[in-house]
Amino acid sequence: MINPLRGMKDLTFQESQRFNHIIETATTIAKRYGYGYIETPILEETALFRRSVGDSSDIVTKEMYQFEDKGGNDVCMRPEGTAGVVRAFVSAKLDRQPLKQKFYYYGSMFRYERPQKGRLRSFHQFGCESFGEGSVYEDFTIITMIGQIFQALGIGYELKLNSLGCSDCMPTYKRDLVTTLTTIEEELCGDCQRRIQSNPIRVLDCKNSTCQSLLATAPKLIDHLCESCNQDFKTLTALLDSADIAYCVDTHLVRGLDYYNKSAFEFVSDQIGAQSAIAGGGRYDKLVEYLDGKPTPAVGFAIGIERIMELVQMPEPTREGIYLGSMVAEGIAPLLHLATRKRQETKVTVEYNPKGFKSHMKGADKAGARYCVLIGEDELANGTLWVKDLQTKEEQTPNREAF
RNA sequence: GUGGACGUAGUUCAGUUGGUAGAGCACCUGUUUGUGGCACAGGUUGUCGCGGGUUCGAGCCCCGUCGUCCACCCCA
Repeated sequence: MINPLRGMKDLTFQESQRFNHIIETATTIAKRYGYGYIETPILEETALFRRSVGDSSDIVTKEMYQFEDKGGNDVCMRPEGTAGVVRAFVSAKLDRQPLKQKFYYYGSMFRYERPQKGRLRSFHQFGCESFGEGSVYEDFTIITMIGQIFQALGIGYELKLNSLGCSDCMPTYKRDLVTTLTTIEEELCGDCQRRIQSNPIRVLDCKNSTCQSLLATAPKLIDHLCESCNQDFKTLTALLDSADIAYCVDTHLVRGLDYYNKSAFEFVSDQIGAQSAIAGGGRYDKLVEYLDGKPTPAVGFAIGIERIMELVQMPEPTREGIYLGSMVAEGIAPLLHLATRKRQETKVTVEYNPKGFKSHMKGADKAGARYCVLIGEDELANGTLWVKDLQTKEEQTPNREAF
C-alpha cells in the first residue's frame, strides 16, 4: 500500500467539507472587498523566494522543496503565496498601470519541516494581496476583512499588532539595536548571536526566555519610528479602537519573512496548540521593487487553513435532494432516466440494486436525501412513483412524467 | 535538525508475569414480505506498521526501520 508522504494529508468527507466551507466563506468576503481570483504556479524559480522571503530566513535556508528540473533550472515548490503573486503582478506589467489591483488566492504551500499539530509539509493558505494603495486605511480595511472572515467562520482570535518602520527609520533603529545587542552578545543564545549579523530584528521574537529578559531594556522599534510611520501607526490603532476591534501591540512581533515594513499583524488562537498563528500579514511596500517592478506599495495577509480547520463551526447539515430506488429489478431502468432529468435541478442518489422497502428508507436516510422516491410492483404496473418527504413525512404517488 | 509518546478490525481502543486475537462504534441481515432515525437479536471484519533477534513459544522482551502524534525550532 502506498501512503501519502510524511506531513502530507488527504482530505475527505467532513474534512474536505470544512475546507470548502472555509474557502467559500473567505472568497465571498474577499470579493466584497474588491478582490479578484489569481492563480499562480506552485513551482517557481528558487531565486524568487531568495529575493522575496529572504536569504537569511529559515524558510529559504532549510525548509524549501528545492530541486533542479530536467532543463537544469533551479526551482522550488512555493513555501508561501505572496512571492508568486507579486511575481505575477510584475510579469503582467501591472505595476505600470496606475490602477489599484487586489488579488485573492488559495492553494497548497510546501515546507520541509518536522510535522506537528497545525504544521504540515503540504499545507494550504488563503491569502489576499492589495497593490497600489499606500494609505494606512488599506491596512485597517484588510485587518477588518480578516476579522469578518473569522467572525463568519465562528472563530475566536486575538490580534497582535506592530510597526516595522520603513526604509527611513528602520536602518537607524537596526544600528541602535545591533549596538545594544553587541554589548550583551555573550549572554544571548547561539541563534541570536548569529542573528545579530544576519537578521538582528529576528532577535526580538526569540522564544528563549533569557534572551527575552535581556531584551527588556533594548530599544523598541515602536519608539523609533519616523514621523510618517508613527502617524500611520497611530491612525491605524485609532481606527481599530473606533471600530471596536480589540488588539494588543506586541513590540516583539516580527514577521518571519523579510519583505514586510510598517504595519505587521498576526491573528492568534489559544485553542490549537503551539502553532498558534492562524493568520499573518502586513505591509510590504518594497517587494515589488525587489522583484524588478516599479515602486508599488502593497499590503497582504495569509490564513493557515489547516490551523483553523478544527476551529470552524459548520452550519447545520440540511436534507437535500432525492433518493431513487426500486424493489423490483425492472424498476431500475426507468429510475436512471428520471435521475438524469432531476439532476438538472438537484442532487440525486440512485440505488442500483433492488432492495426491500425498509432498506431503501434507511438508504435514503443515510444519503441525507430530502425525498425518498421508490418503485414497487404497484408503481411499475401503473406508471407512478411513491414519493415521501422525509422531513415533513408527507407522501404522494404522482405519475412518473409529472414528478 | 533535537527530544518524548505511540503504532492491534473500517474506526476508537483493550489485551495481565511471554502461552493460538477482544470490546464499543460502524457495516450487513433479521425481528417488521410497503414506512427511515430508536430498540433487540444475529453476522462479517486482522500480514498485531515493516524487518531482524531472543525464546519450545512474541501483540507483549531486544535491535533496526518506516510512520503518526506532541513539544523544541520555525511559522500561516
